[in-house]
Amino acid sequence: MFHETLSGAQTSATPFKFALPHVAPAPPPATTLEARRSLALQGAFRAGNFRIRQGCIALHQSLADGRRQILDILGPGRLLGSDLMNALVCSAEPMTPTIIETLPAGPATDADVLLALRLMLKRAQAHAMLLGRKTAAEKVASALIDLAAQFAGAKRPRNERAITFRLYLTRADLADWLGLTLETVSRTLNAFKRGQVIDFRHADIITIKDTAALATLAAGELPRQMLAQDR
Amino acid sequence: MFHETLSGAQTSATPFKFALPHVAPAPPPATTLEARRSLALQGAFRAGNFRIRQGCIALHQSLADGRRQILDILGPGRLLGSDLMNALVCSAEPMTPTIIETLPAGPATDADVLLALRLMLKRAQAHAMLLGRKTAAEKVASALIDLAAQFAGAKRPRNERAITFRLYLTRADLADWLGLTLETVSRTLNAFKRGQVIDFRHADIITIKDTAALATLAAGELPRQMLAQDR
DNA sequence: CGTATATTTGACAATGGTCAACTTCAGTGG
DNA sequence: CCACTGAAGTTGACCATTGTCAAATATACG
Repeated sequence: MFHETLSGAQTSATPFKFALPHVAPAPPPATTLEARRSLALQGAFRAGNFRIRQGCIALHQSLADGRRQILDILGPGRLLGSDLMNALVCSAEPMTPTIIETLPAGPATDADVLLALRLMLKRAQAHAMLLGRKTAAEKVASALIDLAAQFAGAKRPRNERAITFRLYLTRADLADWLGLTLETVSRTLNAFKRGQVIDFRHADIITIKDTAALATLAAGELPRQMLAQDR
Repeated sequence: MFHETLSGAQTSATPFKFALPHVAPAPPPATTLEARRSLALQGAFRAGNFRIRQGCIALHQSLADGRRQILDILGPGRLLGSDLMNALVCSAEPMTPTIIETLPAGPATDADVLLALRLMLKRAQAHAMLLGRKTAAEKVASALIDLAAQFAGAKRPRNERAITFRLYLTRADLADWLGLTLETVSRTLNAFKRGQVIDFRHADIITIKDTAALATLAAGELPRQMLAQDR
């Protein structure tokens, strides 16, 4: 999940690099999505493909009795849209006001969509590993690392060891992502805080004070045999 | 475009030939994979795309300490190969001698691969729901339904209510797929047996006696709200 | 047969869930 | 400026589902 969250081609820093269409690029129309208004993917995103410019979107599924599972958390640079989601049975919910830009139809976008699809699958598989085989502490540590990679962005000062990021998810959201209860998430977060691994004054501004310790907690990294390559 | 197969990544007895047909596609050559010999996906399947004709393949990942998670179980008709797995960090293991056929390069295969990619993602998301939010009994019931759909095939007599299929997975494999222990899987399976929902005389030949009851146990199906909707 | 592996079953423990009370904080209106 | 309200978060006590450990039994294979 946390190994290269944004694979090569798409980083939030360079969102426009690949738009070299044959015609003059119209300025990509940006839309702001309202926070916490869930969008059924079959509907809203039928219309095309989009890239998140700013904000945070959760993909989730629910069972008939209300149990909910968040499938992925998407930050700046990630794609969503019809070509990506057509087959899926889930909803997308912006966790904060979120700006998305429409991608033009064309081969460049098709290639990006294919990459995004592969990234989704790779993350889904890391998520399965997390859900099926990690302990609560490992889950929370893994989640923090993933979120830091997606949301700390360029704000990270070069000389600082600590990484701070805005946590767009509530404790309940984290629980639904990690297959836990919100109480367990809260307890684990506060245990990390007491252990000086992270810090937070407000519930939604998280500082990772000890990256190495957090990585150790996330533990159970894949054996090096597998880490060698990508692509 | 294709990267060279990394030497060492695969074991010696891999029965693949890597010759790419530049011209007329020969009739799809079929290969039989040896059971229980795990294939690193970075190696063996870099060479092309394949369709499972007969047998069963598990995709799995392992953590450094040995904890294992099976990500998907692939039966006849499912695809695997370079275009599908390139980005993934996992291994493929035939659970039984498995026959795969090579797919010719071309637009038809590209389309099939895209479909297969979407199917993988859809299944990964259903799997996340299962791992994160279902109980042991629900997990096992869901697994049996999935396996019956993939492996009971045409063998199901039209007039029979019961569905019988070969279970290529051991109890430990099921546990690694469902995020449980083998003991819990065994207990749950035997509870279903005592409850007349399933039956088995040999551990690997499963008969579903009461499909409706099993579906109820798998429970927590997606709410109909999601099954048909727009806008 | 005899050995190795898979499966079943039991007793017990622990991780994480449930229930409940309390705190904090942001927003609202007197 | 300050109660009042509701939502989110924290924390404790208790408990259940599932995991752990161990032993017995079944099954497959030379």
